[in-house]
Amino acid sequence: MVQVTLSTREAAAAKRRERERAVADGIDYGPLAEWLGFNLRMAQTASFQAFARESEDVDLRPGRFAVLTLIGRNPGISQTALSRANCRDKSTLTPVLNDLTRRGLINRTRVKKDQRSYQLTLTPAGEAMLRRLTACAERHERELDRIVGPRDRARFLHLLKKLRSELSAGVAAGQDPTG
Amino acid sequence: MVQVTLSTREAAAAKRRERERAVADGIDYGPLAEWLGFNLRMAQTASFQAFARESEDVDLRPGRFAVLTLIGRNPGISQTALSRANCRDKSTLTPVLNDLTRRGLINRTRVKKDQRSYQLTLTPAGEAMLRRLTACAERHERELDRIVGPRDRARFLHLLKKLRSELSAGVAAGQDPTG
DNA sequence: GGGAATTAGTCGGATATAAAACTGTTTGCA
DNA sequence: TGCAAACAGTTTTATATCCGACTAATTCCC
Repeated sequence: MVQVTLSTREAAAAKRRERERAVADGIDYGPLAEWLGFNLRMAQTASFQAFARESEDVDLRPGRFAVLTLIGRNPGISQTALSRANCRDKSTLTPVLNDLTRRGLINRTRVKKDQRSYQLTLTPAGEAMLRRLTACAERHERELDRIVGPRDRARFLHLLKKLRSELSAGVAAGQDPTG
Repeated sequence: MVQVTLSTREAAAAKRRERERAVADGIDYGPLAEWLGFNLRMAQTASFQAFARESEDVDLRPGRFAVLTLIGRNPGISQTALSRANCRDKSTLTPVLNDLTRRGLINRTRVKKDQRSYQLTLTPAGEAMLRRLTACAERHERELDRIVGPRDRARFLHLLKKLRSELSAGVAAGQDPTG
């Protein structure tokens, strides 16, 4: 009952034990087991966590990675265009870009022609950070490729893209309440 | 500049217009375009949003759906087992179950043998809610099936499950920082 | 039998996200 | 040309989520 705070290592070990039994327990998933939507969520969660582990010693949250890549590939992009490309609400981007600016990874410059919008570019430090994260992502992708296998990869990727494009087609599309 | 609050309808229309241009804009996705992890995230986001639209007139957030299904299929399940089955941290479940209890959709009964844990079951109202949400999910799944196509469905589902199981295999697995 | 370790659930602090409302700028059209 | 509509970005408010720490109950083992 007394429970002095566990050391970080002990706590991590306890958490690991708890989670290793995860899929065990003989749970009946019912229709969820055969539904694409549920399994898509599970796969995505697992993939994101694996990437987080892959990049845990880089000093930037993995969620920032797509943002940096998109800015790097599209220098001068506006915040709104970036939010659309990344499928996140533009209001979500404000604190993210504030943080990246504060860390000196990106520049936000006002556009002469249109004083409403910013042009986003990477700083040299941002480029360096992007290279480090890209290396992590490549390791992660090799792992995903290994699991999916070369024979099915192209088809699998095609179906993921098709889901994205056909599901958003012409519909309002509120953003992900993360469930 | 004056900008009196827009009507809900006008605001929704503006948001729709903004998002319909989403994938347009000629964005260069660079390596993201070919990476499974990024496309998995995009597809999952799109699927979740489509389900949210499908169930928008049901008075329950779509994220609650898996929880209800798992309780319905596994009456007497504990919170911890439920959190593992749903791939969410157990602390995430506390407010969710408080809410479901308050709405009279589930029962939490203390276990005689182990006074630490609860047994979760659906109430009749919970069963009814689950049936309504299941109907939405079935419509959503038919849409996903249409996009994926009958020829590839089994393979696609298999790969999603394989990703989940092999990525979590034996690893600590922190939960989704939602990025 | 009793203390140490483990487990079930909750709580507090932090981050990610979305929607709606807002400010300031630009555009379209009458 | 001038005003209404549209647009870019920010702020506010709310929810979902994780992690680490916590309380209380149980189990392990000497």
